[in-house]
Amino acid sequence: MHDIRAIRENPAAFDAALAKRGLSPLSPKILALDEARRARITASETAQADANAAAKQVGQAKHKGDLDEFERLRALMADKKAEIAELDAQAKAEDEKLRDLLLTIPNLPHDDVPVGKDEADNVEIHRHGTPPNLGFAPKEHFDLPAVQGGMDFETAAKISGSRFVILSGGVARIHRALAQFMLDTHTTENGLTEVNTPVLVRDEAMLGTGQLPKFAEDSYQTTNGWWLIPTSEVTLTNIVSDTMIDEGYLPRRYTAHSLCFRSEAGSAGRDTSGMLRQHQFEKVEMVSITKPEDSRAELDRMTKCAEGILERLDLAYRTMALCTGDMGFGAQRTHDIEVWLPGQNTYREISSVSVCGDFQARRMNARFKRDGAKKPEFVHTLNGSGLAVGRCLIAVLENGQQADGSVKLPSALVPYLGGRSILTAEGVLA
RNA sequence: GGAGACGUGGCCGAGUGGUCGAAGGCGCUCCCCUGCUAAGGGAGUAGACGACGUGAAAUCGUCUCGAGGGUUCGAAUCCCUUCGUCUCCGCCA
Repeated sequence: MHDIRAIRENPAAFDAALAKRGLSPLSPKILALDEARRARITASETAQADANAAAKQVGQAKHKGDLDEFERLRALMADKKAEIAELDAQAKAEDEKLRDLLLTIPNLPHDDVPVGKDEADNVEIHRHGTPPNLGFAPKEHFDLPAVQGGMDFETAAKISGSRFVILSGGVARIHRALAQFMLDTHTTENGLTEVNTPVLVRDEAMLGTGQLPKFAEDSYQTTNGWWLIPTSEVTLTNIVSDTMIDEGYLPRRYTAHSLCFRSEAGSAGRDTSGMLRQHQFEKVEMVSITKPEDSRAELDRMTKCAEGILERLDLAYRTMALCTGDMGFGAQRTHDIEVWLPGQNTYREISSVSVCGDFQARRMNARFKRDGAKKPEFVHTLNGSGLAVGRCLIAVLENGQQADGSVKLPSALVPYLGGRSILTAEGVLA
């Protein structure tokens, strides 16, 4: 949600920022609506002020017994009332029109975001590790002998349809261990607070973080109106919706392990094999609420938290600064972390970390007050995956594959696997 | 699912038709006293929007007592609808 005042003050800058995202200028339309709306408000308030003045006199007139004056004022008030009703109805309609428009406009990119059209223009800002030299032709995760029995797409399809999977045995255990490992790392070493949230939410929550109104088709909705969260960014960020936070309480840093649900509308035919792209998956999410001046540094901190997980798992990755054309709706700047997948012989996204500025805070009315200050300000919000558990499982399996069909597991995971460090070719932890 | 209660400013909490944007308390800000682990005294302290102005402010106006609608000259206060919260019973992981 954009600040109409900011647009009013500098429409050129607003349009220029939108242009970086490949959008045509919107300020003329916005300002026209805004002016119409304000003129209507002024007219309505003037009429209201007249009516209020009359209301004060009417009681006195009746008290004095001045019936002519009483009737004159009553008539005046009736006129004003009708006038106000009409003006208000128009103002309300114009206001909603403006709000609806503002709600569908994406966030403005930070100045330090590379300008570009699509994925090809993203800029690598960091790289860690080197793809393992396996000495044989690597397989994709779902073709690994060690995984065959533990990752069952056919049975899942029978029960639920495509883009679902059933994990079992050692594979299921590794998946669970990954989530535990991530949560423990974030809470004990990165200073995040563990949170467990609902996965069913109301419209307002989805509106607050920006999934609604524009991207309804990407999420699932229950028959009685709840939405299934596409990420716990929705619930974690909305913790501070409609609140006034004391300055000393910032920053707040949350992490949660949750199920995520995505319809993957529009991605038919993409990543159809394996568990890279599912309708239901698990993710450990990070969310930070900060003061405005701290949010940009927080983005780098959060990026490091996500990268740290991969480093401990001995996985090679690179970090990309998304270009203006590739960023998500609510982001001012986004870092995608891509992990090396030997089976695909490429880097694939495993985390996306974004700073949203006050974009979401405006939508959900999340504010804070500085010590001694009179006016509240909107907080800044950030979110990032830390990490996508299913994709991390893929990475661990593919990177650890060995010539004999077994998978060597990262040492950081061993304590979470009862001391076992190998998934044998038969799919057993050993 | 059945029965009932409640929804007020950053927080708690008064307030059942007008003089209430709203007592009191807490918290916070400033000042005084004291003097230094504490306490006492005084003053101030809601938000949104609009106008003016534009570095912030000040000023004026409108709206807001969960939301929407109604009654009334006039509503936080009465009526209706709706959303939310809580309690008890039932059911249940």
